Amino acid sequence: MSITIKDVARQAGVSIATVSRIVNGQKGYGEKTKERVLKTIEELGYTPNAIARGLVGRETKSIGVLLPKLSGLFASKLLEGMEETARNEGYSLFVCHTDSKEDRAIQDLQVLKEKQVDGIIYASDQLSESQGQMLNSMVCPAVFVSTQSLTHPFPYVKVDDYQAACTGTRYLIEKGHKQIAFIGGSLEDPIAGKPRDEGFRRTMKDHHLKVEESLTAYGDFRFQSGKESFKNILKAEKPFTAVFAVSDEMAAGVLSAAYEQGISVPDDISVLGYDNTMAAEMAIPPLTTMAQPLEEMGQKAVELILSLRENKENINKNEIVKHRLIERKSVLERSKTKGLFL
Amino acid sequence: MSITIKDVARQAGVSIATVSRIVNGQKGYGEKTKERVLKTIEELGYTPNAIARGLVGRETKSIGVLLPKLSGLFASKLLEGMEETARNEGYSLFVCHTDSKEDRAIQDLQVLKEKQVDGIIYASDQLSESQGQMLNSMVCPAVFVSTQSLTHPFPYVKVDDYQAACTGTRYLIEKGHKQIAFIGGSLEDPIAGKPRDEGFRRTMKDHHLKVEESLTAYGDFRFQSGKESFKNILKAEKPFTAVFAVSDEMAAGVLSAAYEQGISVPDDISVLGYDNTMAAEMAIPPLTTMAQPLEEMGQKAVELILSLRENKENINKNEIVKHRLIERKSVLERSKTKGLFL
DNA sequence: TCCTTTTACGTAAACGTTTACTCTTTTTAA
DNA sequence: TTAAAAAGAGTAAACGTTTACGTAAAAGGA
Repeated sequence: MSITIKDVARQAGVSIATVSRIVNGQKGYGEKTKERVLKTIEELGYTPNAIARGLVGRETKSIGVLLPKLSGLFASKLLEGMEETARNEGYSLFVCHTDSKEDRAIQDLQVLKEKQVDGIIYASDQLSESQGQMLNSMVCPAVFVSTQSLTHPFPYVKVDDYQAACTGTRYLIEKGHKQIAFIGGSLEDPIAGKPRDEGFRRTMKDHHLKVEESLTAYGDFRFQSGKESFKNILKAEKPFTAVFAVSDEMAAGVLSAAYEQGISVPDDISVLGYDNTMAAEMAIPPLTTMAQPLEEMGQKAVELILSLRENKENINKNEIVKHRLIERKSVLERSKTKGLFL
Repeated sequence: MSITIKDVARQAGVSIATVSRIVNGQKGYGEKTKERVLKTIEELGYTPNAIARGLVGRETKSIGVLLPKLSGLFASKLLEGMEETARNEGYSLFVCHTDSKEDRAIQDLQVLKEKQVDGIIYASDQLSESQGQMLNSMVCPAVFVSTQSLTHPFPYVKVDDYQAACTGTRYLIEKGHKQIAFIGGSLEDPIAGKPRDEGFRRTMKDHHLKVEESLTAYGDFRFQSGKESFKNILKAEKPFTAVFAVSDEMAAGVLSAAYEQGISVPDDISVLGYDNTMAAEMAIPPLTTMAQPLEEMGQKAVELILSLRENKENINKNEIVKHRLIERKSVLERSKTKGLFL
């Protein structure tokens, strides 16, 4: 069907080896030959076949990405960072939506293995035991982004969630808040759930503040769960002046629930988010939030993959990226907010 | 390095042809041989090499997707629909972020061609002349989703934007609104920009309503442009009671600008969005919006690709999917809204 | 000048599959 | 029983590259 290197070779009256060398910018041919071949390539509209290349060269210039959720601002921002870097390095991205389902992820890993990807990026989800085993059995490097695994020590790039939660909580406290509600991720999640909870509790304790259990709730980082969590917190009718939700989507959920109940943010209560996705920008009021540098993380993840491909020796390639508090409009000083159930 | 079909064959004492047949579920071997080979495969942990398969079978089970923007709810919802269907059919997705840049898209197309994808999905952006030529020169089928091209008639799946804009406008009019502001996409965009504008104007005219030009503005479908467009509209100080923004992100932008100006939605003005992404759900108030069935569109797009691969003959494969108005809280009847500058 | 090195190529093997042909052996049908 | 058909298996070519190796001619050095 399509034009191959053989066609070019025949047409230009040279061997395929010469064409190959010219195409790949190696040396071993004269200037005139080069021009003739290049012209033939142009005329015939020859495009090298990356599949054939991949077979002999044993690299495919493609990277597999596993994401629990594709829709959602978190994933897309991460993905954008990866795409940009991958593209610049000549790589393409296979993106897979695991939906946090064990079997889907396994299937994805299997497919990526068959497709001989040069690396795998496992993003923002917990790794199960069997997934870890699959990852280990792969010949290509794997890295985590915005997650990690205690049992399977692949390199990761993430923020220090514990510290970030501390920073966020401290920020609220410094603004004068003492009665703070908390909406976390699942405590069963040892990576993104537990540490943020611990950071929150630790910081409260360090400031001799009590965390009222009925002011805590745990969701799945998504909008709806934030909304419901906040409604539950409201039911307790315990006094509070601020709420820390550990994802912007959940924070948007509290904004939404608050709006339904006629509670004003930030006049009645302050709300602090986490992630700094577009949800934070678009929210009303715009969310003050603990930023994760998601594009940068995506970028670092593919850079990490690439560097692992070169130096097989790679102890301690982990990257802790810096979190940063972005002030917008959803948090006010204690003195300026009314509070609820006081 | 890794285990190949040869290793399996040798170990099991059969030829590679037999292993191949067994792996691919063809026939031509005995039950006992099959079991022995399967056991060997298990023991050795053999995984077929899709690259080699792709070379001989001339299909790669992968599809390239070109999106102007990865971050953003629109793209991610579309992508989720595609991924689901692709996965079920055994395909993987290469996703590319063109950023609406001519050269990036060309580069992407080139790479996808080299990687021998089985199909290309071009999403939600205008096709340039040279991109169209590249698409034509590809051996694999290409389809549009949420866009189309007048000069390059590839099959597409999209809503009828003109009709959808009509429906949206009519909805507002039926609610009693007469002075309606409009925030459209670029009029230079003959696919997603112009038709919505025309639908709006036509419907206004059909109802003997005047469109006040200073109440119209044109953005790029993104949040910021919606925000700025609305601020410009405000500057005109012309009376209006509702605004129709042709993307949820832009509608969220008007919500945001309105909030900043102390304008209440929906008490002062009604706002109608377009797309029905999560932005509409999360907005405050939740947006009434013209829904595009994005997952379904993603699904249809890959189905279309797949069907094009079988029947080479494919006249009129276009799919117009149904738009639908989703009522939430951002539009009120005229009698219940105060309006601005009256 | 002659020998050595470099340059400019061509040949052919390899990469891991699938598949069209073979060739036996077994089963089926008459 | 026997011819025909089916089943079970192997051989080898092909897919489109890259690359190690070989070789002849050109260039360089003394």
